[in-house]
Amino acid sequence: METVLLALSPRKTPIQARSVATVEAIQIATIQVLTAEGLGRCTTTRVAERAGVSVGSLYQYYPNRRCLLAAVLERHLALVAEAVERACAATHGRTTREMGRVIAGSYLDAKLHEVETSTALYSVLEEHGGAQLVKQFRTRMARTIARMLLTSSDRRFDEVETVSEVVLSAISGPIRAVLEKSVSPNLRRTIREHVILLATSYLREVSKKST
Amino acid sequence: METVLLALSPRKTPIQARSVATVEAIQIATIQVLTAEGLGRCTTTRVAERAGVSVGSLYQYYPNRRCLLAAVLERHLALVAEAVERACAATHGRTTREMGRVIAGSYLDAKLHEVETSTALYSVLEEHGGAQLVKQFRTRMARTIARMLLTSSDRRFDEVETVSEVVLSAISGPIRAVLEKSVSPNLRRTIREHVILLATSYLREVSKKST
Amino acid sequence: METVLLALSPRKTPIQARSVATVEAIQIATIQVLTAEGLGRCTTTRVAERAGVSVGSLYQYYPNRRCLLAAVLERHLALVAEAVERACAATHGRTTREMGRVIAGSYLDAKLHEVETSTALYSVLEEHGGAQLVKQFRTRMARTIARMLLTSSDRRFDEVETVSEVVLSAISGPIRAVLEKSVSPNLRRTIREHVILLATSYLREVSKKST
Amino acid sequence: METVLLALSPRKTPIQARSVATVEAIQIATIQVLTAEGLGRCTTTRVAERAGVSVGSLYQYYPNRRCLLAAVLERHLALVAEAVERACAATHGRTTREMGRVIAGSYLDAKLHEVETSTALYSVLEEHGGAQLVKQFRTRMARTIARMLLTSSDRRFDEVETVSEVVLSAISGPIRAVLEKSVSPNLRRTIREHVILLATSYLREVSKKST
DNA sequence: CATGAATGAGTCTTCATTCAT
DNA sequence: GATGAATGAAGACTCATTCAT
Repeated sequence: METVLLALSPRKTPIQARSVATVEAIQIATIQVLTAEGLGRCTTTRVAERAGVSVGSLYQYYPNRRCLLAAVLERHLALVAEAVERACAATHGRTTREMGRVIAGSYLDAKLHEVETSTALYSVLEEHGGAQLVKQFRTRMARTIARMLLTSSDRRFDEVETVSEVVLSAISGPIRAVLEKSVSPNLRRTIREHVILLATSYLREVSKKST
Repeated sequence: METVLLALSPRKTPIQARSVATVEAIQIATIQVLTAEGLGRCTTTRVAERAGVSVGSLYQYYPNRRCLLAAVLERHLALVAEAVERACAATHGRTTREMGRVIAGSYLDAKLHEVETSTALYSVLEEHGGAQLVKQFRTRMARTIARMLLTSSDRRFDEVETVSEVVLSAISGPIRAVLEKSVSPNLRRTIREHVILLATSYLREVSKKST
Repeated sequence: METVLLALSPRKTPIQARSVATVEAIQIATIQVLTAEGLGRCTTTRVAERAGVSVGSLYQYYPNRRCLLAAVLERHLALVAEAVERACAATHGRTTREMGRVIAGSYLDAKLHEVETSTALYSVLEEHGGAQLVKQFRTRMARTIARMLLTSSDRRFDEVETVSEVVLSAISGPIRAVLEKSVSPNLRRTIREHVILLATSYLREVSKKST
Repeated sequence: METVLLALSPRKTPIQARSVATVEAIQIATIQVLTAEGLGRCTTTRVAERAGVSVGSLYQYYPNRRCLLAAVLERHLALVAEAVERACAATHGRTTREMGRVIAGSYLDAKLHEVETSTALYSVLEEHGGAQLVKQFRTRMARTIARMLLTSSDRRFDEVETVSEVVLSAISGPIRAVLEKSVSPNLRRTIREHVILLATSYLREVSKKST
C-alpha cells in the first residue's frame, strides 16, 4: 500500500503531492520517535504529532500501528538489500577474497549509511512480524550472495546456501555492536577490517581451490 | 534483582523455601507467557496467574514488570556466560583451533540447552535495559575469551579485546538463526560445524604463529 | 428531507436528473451497507463509496448522517403507508371480514415487497428519531383504517381509534418475525393466514352487528 | 458469566459481596444511561461513571460492551419469561378464554412491572445479537404456551406451535406501543382489555370445540 | 504475608464533518 | 458542484500498580 504509493508516483498531481508528503513525514517521524522514546512509547499519537499531522491522517495511510512499523522496517531492509545486491552484481567472476570484502563491506556501509534508522529498528524486529520480514530479506540477500559465490574465479563452493546464510548472519552481529555502541571512527575502521577478515577467512576455509 | 534475593538467602527456612519456589515459578511462568503470547501480552496478571500466585505476590518479589523481565533475562544470560566461562577455563593453554572450537561450541550448546528461554527473551532485549544487560554480559564473556586467547600454545594475538568481541558477536548471529527457524537436527549439525569453522578460521587469520 | 428534494423537482433538467440519480444511488447504497454491515458500521464514507460518489457529495444532499438515515426510513414508511391506504380506499363499504383481510394482507405484502429494506431498517428505528417517524406513520395509517372501519357494511365500532391502532401494532409483530427468520414459502403462507385470522377475529369481537 | 455470578451466590463471602454489589450497580447504571442517553451514547465509560466504579471494574465483569448489553437484556427477558411461565403453569386445564386472558395479561404485566427497563432495552434488540436473544426467549415462551394450550378443557388446537408464536408476537406489538407512549392509566386499562380480546378471539378462531 | 478487586491513565482506532483544490 | 485529504473528538479496551480485607 504505502510502498505502492511511494514506488509509483512519477506524476505527482497536486492532491497526491500532499499525500506523499504526509506519508514521508510519518515515516520519518516514526523513526524519530522510535529513537527518542523506544518501541514501547512509539504510539500512533506521538508519531502523528511529531509528523505534524493528525492521527486520522496516519490511519488513512496505515491500517494500524503494526503495519506502520512493518512498513518502515521493510523500507529500510529493502534499501540495505538493494545496496548489497548492487555490490554483488558488480563482483561476479572475481576472486573469493574480493567477494568476502564486498559482502561485508557493502552490508556494513549500507547499515552505517542510515545508522539512526538501523538502530531504531532493532526493537521492531522481534514483534510485528519483524522477524519474518528480516528472514525474508536475509534469504533474498543470501540468494544473491550464493549466486555470486558460484562465479568465483579461484574457488569452488559446496553448500553455497548454507555458506551465504552463515556469512550474512555472522556479519550482522558485529555490525550491530558497532551501531549500538558509539565507537570512535578509528575503532570503527578497525572493526570494519575485522569483519571483512571474518568473512574472507571463512569463505576461504569452506571452499576448495578450483583448478 | 532477583539474583540479589536469591543471593541473600543462604539459609532456607521453610518460609524462605516457599519464597524461592514462588520466585522460581514466576520466572518459569514469565518465559512460558512470553513464548505463548509475546512480550506485548506478557502482563503481570497473566504471569501471576500462570505461576499460580496472585498479582500481589508477584509484586512482593519484583517491584515492577520491568524488573521482572530484566531478572529473567539476567538469569538466562548468566547461565550462558557461566557455561562459556567454564569451557574457556578448561581450555587454557591449548591450541587456537581448539579454542575456536570451544568458544563456538559452548556458546551454541548453552543457548540450545534452553532454546525456549533464549527465543522468548529476544523480544526483551531491546527494551527494559535488555540491551545494556546483554552488552554487560557480552563484555564479561569477551574478557574471559580474551584471557584464554592469550594462553594459546601456538598463536599470538594482538588486539585480543576486539578479536574476542568480534568472534562472540559473529557467532551469535547464526545461533539466533538456528534458534528461530526450527531446523532439522541434520542441518543444525551442519551449521554447528560452519559456526566453528567461522570462529577458528577467523582466529587463525587474525593471529600470528608464535615461535 | 429527501422527500422534500424530490417533491420540489417536478421538472428534471439534465443537472437535476443527475441529482436525482445521485440521491437514489445514495439511498440504495445506504440500505445495502445497512444490510451488509449493520447500523454501527454504516458510515457516511462507506455509503458514499458504495454509491460511487464522494463523501462531499453525500453531504451536499444530506446535512448529516442522521438525516440520511431518517430519509431512508421515511421513504420506506411512506411506501408502506401508501400501499395500505390504497388498499383501504378500495375497501370502503365492504364487510368487516374483508376489511380485516385487507388490513393484514396489504400491510404484510407491502413489507414483504421490500424485505431487504424493511429488515435493514429495524435497527434504525430506535435511534435518529426513528421511533417518532414510525409513530407518525402508524398514526396516519391507523386513521385511514379507522375511517374505513366506520364504513363497514355489517358491523359497528366503538373506539375505532383504539381498535385500529391495536390491529395495526398487533399485525406488525408477526410480520416482523416472518421477515427476520427466513421461513419457507409454505410456512409464510400459513402465517399469512393466521395474521389475517388474528385481524378479522379481533375486529369481529370488538364490534357489534349493525342492523 | 455474569448470570452465573448472580445466579449462584448463596454464600456471599466479604470479597464476593463487593463484586456482587459492583455487578448490580453496573446493571442498573446501564439501564439508566440507556434510558437517559440512548443506545448510541451508552458508552462503557458513561455506564461506569454512573455506576460509581471505574471502567476497569466494568471490564472485570463484562468482556466488552456487547456482552454488557446482552447481559442486561437477557436478565430482563428471563424475568418476563419466568413470569409468563408461572402464569401458564397455573392455568393448565382451564378454558381457552382463560388461557388467552392469562397469556396477554401476564405478559403485559411483566413488561409494565419494569417499564423503564423494557423501554430502554428496545434499542438493544437490533444489535448485539439482541434479536437472537429475543428469538430464543420467545421460542421458550411459545413452547410453554403451546404446552398449555394442549390442555385446554374446551378446545382443540392444530398447529399449536404457530398459534402460540403468533399470539405472542401479536401481543408484543400493542404492549410496546403502550410502553412507549405515556398513556393515561385509563387508556392503558382499555388497551389491556383489547389486547386480551385480541388474544382470546384469535385463540377461539383457530381452535375447534373439543367434545 | 497472600489475595484479587479496583483504579484510571494511556492505547489504538474510527468516523462525522470540513474545506482547500 | 465534486472531490477526498485532513481533522480530532470520542469510544472501546488494557494493564501496571495499589490496598483493603
